[in-house]
Amino acid sequence: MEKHSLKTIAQKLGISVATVSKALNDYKDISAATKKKVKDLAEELNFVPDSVAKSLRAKQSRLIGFIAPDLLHHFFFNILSGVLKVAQEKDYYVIVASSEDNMENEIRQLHLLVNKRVDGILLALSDNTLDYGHVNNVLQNDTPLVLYDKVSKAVKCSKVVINDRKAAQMATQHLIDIGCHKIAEVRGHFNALTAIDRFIGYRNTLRDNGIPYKREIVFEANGPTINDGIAIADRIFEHKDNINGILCHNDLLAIGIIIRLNELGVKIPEEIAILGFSDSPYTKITQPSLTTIKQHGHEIGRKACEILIEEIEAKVEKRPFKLKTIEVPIELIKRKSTSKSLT
Amino acid sequence: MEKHSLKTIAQKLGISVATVSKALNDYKDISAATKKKVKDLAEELNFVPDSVAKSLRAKQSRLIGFIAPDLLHHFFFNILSGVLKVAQEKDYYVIVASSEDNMENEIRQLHLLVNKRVDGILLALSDNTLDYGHVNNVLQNDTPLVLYDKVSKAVKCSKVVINDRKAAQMATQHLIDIGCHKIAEVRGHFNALTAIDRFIGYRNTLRDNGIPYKREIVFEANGPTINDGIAIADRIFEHKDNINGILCHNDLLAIGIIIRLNELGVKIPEEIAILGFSDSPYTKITQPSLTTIKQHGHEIGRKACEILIEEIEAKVEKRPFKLKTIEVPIELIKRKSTSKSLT
DNA sequence: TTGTACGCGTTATCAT
DNA sequence: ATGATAACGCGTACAA
Repeated sequence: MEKHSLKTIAQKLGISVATVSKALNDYKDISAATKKKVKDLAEELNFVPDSVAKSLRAKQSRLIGFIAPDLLHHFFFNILSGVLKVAQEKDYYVIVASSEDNMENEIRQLHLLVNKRVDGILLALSDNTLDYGHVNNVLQNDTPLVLYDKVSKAVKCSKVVINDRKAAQMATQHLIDIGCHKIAEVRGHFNALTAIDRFIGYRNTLRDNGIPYKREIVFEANGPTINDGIAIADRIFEHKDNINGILCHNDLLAIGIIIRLNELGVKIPEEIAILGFSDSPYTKITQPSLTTIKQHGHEIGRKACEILIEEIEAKVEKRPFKLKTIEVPIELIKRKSTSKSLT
Repeated sequence: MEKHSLKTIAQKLGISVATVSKALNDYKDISAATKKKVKDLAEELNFVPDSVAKSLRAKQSRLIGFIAPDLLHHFFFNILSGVLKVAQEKDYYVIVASSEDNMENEIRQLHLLVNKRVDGILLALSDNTLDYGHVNNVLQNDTPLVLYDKVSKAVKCSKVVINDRKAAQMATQHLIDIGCHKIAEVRGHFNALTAIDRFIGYRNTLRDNGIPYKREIVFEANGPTINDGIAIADRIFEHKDNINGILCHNDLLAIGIIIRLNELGVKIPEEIAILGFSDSPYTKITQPSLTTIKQHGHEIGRKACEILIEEIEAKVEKRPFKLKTIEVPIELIKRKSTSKSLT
């Protein structure tokens, strides 16, 4: 089965390439008879137009670049699946790349995608990205770009986010409602806006409930893994008397903490209640199961991709497009790790 | 920042397009002086050659299509990360698509990728793929394709697999070695070669150890989820007296079984030992932690991508290429769910 | 109703 | 050392 082009069809039929092209695209000025002739032969030869040539002419690649900070967290898979869903519906292809949570790599991937002439880019900023020149370059280069999850105010583009402040507020309030008044926070470093917003939500909620904020029970993890959680748990254990609830920025950290506290004989949730972020599948398996803030990754992916495609198509049709920031709702999923009902 | 082409550079410099192209590509027959002139201006204008036009001429898109049966299993993420790694090194882009474990979708995705003129395709067959015409079409279409993980003998192409028979043999032998002689098997349906091979490994190992095979303790799960495992556990419980070890084809199923058996008060591993496949991150979290066969997804991805690119480049240089089948080693990871030492 | 001619941006070949 | 030309495959304004 060799590859055929308009030319081969034209030759076999003894007509011009232009006619073949028009026939296949149902131009009105082609007779029904030739249309049929052409289409039949195309069918028979299994002809498909060369999308590269098409892209060259149309100045559209139908390619979308998707950059994730890592491919380890379940969360980004959920997002990717949402992206693929929408892209497929709208007839776009998705190129996947990982920045490995590293700014240089982020820059490199962005360059590669722009050079590949993708029609648009979906990006979650790496936690180590502190300067946004490379992202703004892409925008100035007139390539539509949508930030998702990890965003920055220093970039003027559409964004899809979760309201981290509100999420942390819901989480903290939940802990307070079940009777915790000594609530520790476990988070990553402050580069990411996400971490800052959650911290603010946490702190404000304490304030609104008349609970003093105590710096000594806020812990900063080295990384987002189970082992980092285990390490933190030992430090929490030292402050055991000052803590009866933990707001943890990340499910994996929370799981590590649960594992270690179990080993140390601390009763969860009776002595210390704990709550995570992400609703990763792990949360159902831990002992006890983990209360968590669900972030609806699939939905984030869908929305981000939808907006991006809208923007791409607006650009093609030279319509103006106004930037949007969409907030995807979060959800508190209550499980056993916060199931005590103290008074 | 507008987009520039060779033409704009040529005009600004008052020289021909051909010269500009040659200068940028370091042709020997261009004077050092003009080379410098051209390169400086290109730099200044932030010129990047249009990869679409390049592809059109070179008949190479530098695009690789990656089709996974689903994007839920951690395993495929590992594979994807291996693929991305190699692709990046060799300067290829990866388009990701999911067949959703559904043959029609697999066909559709394959078509789309071929139409997009990808240079090659990485495919894991869906469990519901029973006929391979569509895959063979791709090969006849002269698009290099490598099957990974889920493969079929009915397709003549390079393959990257794990030796499922051997894996099941290792697993079964391990159960026997720790003293289990009543070993149940839990698997999915038999469409997938994988399931068949594991079954053969299981059965042969029983035979080699003089243990009779009993059909009534082989269970077929409806799907690969935790809930399916929970359902199976109830059936296992009915046969409790005839089972003291479980070979489970899938970590999620195993986790479901553990959860339910815990609830039913069955002691693991003392009364029943259990073992899974995949080394998903969950395995460290269950109570007890789960012994498993690690499949090195990252390595599968790397190898598959390497072979594919070799084949692509052989094709470009019109060298012959001989198909390979690579076996990625598996590993038995011992954890607490099989830690008894009976005699 | 059909065909001619050109352009998209690049590179290879052949003249100059 | 440089440039004119053609070609990759497609779509379209314009001419016939």
